[in-house]
Amino acid sequence: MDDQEAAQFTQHPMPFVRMELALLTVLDGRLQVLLGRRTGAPDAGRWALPGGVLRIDLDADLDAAAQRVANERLGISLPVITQLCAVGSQHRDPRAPWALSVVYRAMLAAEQVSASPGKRIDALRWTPVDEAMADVGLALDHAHLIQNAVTVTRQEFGALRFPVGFFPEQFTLTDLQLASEAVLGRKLDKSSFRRRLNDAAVAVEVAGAMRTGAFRPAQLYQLAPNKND
Amino acid sequence: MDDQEAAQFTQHPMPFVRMELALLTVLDGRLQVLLGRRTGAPDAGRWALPGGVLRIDLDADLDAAAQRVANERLGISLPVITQLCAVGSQHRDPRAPWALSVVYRAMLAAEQVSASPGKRIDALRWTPVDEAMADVGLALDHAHLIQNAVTVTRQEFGALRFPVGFFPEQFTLTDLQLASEAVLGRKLDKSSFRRRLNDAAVAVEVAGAMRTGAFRPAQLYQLAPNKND
DNA sequence: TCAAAAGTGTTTGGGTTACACCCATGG
DNA sequence: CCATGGGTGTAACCCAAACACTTTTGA
Repeated sequence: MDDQEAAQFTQHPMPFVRMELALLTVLDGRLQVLLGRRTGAPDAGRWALPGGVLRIDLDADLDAAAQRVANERLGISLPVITQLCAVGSQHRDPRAPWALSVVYRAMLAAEQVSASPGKRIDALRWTPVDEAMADVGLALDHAHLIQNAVTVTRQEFGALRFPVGFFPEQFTLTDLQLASEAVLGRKLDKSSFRRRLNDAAVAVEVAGAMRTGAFRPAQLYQLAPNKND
Repeated sequence: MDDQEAAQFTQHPMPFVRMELALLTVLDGRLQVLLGRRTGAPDAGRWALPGGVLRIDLDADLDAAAQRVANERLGISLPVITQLCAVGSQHRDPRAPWALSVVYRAMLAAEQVSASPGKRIDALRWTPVDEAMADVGLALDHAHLIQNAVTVTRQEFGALRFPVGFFPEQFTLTDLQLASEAVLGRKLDKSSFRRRLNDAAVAVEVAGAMRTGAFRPAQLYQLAPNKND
């Protein structure tokens, strides 16, 4: 083993490493982000993205760490997670001289988050992303992280790459369109939208499955597997 | 301060945090990546991306850490750096039970890297990216990281977002096109390429500055400032 | 006079938007 | 019957690719 690097590892302190979760959903026709109110320092009482400490004794890798944090804080497991970025600097977090956060994004149905908060969070709420990003009261640099998550998500929906796990097992094409409109923040043309869906083959219809309602029943679809780039 | 989190910070060990650099250039008409041969463990004698340990006593933030590593290892300062991702898991690096790497990409002119390697590297070489990505002998998961860097870089050049600092102060439009062709790996149509350049206003001509050569002199250009999205 | 540099022009096609329609269906 | 679901058709537009061509210029 390289003695000098080994020495560095043992001699030099490592940063305080945390995971932060930007969890998005569509609620009331708007793109919203999950915020929790912190009970402890730093920024006690302020709203922030849910997060937790990386535990090298518990987490096999970064993805697993994000999942564990979601479980401990919110009692849920996330369908598909996407790493957004890592941010780190000195004085970022008063708990440590140097703090590094790895930020993940996931989209999920609002119902999956129970109202009962977990450890170190006394309240949870969905907040429309435009309000959250304008909120100067957000802890740390979380407003920028939300901005990042929103941008990525808009690009995905715009390219018809829908995050698996956000939509229920079966859904109608109108569901897809309404969600896309909420995420993108603008109306879409039904005809064009469906043509694009068809060309990209993102959804396959479930034979015979219909959603009945007040009017004509709607064909149910599933997401086609792996339209990877 | 939150006692439980403070306890976690002091009680739980933190991962071994490193910075890795994916440095790209265009050489011999091909996109190439800088690899160094390791002198120490792990993977002594194998080629890998240059990197170094994050030093919380020296680095103000992640960007500064990447710059310091470039300076110590290669004796250069990088013009523009882009964070690609963070990777981390247990058993990733034999020097520590849990290793986390933050990966940065930069593009620079090949001449900026002197042949004389720095600490813990006994040789440096530019390697065409397609060969590097196919090389199973690369240390750790560096082949995947290179793949990631190449993808991002191709997208940038394809969208005419040229990394500042890669091109010299002044350049010709043919320079731009040749570099783009090398990065993208395919020929481009001069007429279309220049129309796009013009529409996007990415380059402004330097009045009166010409590159003289064997034939008709070529107009020199500079990158237009900040075509940010 | 040669060949690179620069510029002009047209055609073609893909992809998307916008808009106007059509029919089907269950309550 | 009516509002929703599902679909057709089409003109317009933007963007980029492809191709052909002319002019300029220094050695």
